[in-house]
Amino acid sequence: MDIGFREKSLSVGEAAERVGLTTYTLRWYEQEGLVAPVGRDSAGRRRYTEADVNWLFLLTRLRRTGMPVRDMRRYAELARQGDRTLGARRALFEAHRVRVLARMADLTEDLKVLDHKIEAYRRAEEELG
Amino acid sequence: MDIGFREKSLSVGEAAERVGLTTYTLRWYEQEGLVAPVGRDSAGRRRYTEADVNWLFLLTRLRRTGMPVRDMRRYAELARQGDRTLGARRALFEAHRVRVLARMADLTEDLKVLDHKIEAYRRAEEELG
DNA sequence: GGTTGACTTCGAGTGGGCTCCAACTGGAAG
DNA sequence: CTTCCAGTTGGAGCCCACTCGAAGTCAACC
Repeated sequence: MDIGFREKSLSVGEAAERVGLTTYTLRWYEQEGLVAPVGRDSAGRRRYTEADVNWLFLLTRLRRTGMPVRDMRRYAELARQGDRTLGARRALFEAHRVRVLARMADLTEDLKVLDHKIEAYRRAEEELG
Repeated sequence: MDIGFREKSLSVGEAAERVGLTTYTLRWYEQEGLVAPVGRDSAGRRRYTEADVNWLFLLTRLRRTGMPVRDMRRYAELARQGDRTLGARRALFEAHRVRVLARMADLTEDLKVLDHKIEAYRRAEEELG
């Protein structure tokens, strides 16, 4: 798993910085199977390749859309099984896409409530001088 | 605090049903100060008025937009202090509104990533027969 | 060659938001 | 009158997603 000095790769700290997670979280994600075991240098320190960083980036987007870690793990497991799981992975994303759209619809509705409230407060403030 | 039998009011179970929370959560919200102490009947059981239910409904919208319980409590405290906090409450909502808009923008971006992924999987599946 | 600082592992701790249990009470139906 | 059910309380427990502490290793710099 030693990936050699000529590959341009990042330490855990650099990778964390790059994807906007902490080093704690990066190690935890690996431990939880959200990330395949990362390559190490001769001293046993993690070296993140560009592919690793891209994968992490994708995870942050999934996470931000509210996908539970459990599902991200499932997705990672599928990805590790290669091309034969392409359909399953697409299905997983399509299902998630529907949930994200539903959440956006909810937010749109909730925003209306918020706006009505703000307007009501504005009117009330006006009335009380 | 006994609100009398002629008011049309709901038990904790009915109120929970109505607003889509559990009875546990309703009592917990009250305990946490998200809801002012609810009226009781002669047997000490909570009776939720329409105003209580409306308030709870608003809380569920705030919650669904990701407002932390801490902020909802702050809002509830302001509301209990009457008209002189109207401005503060409006400010709180306006600040929250900005966060909701930001979240929606994030979701829109993340949805693009998701769609690109789905498209990439579709193409890959096609290529592999 | 000593200090610094980023890394390593393992396991424990935290914060948020509920969720549930045990023991009890009181009103209503049969 | 008994059984049932929905309530009551206080406190414990749970799940999630990190977050951190302790103890140790190693490479780089002065």
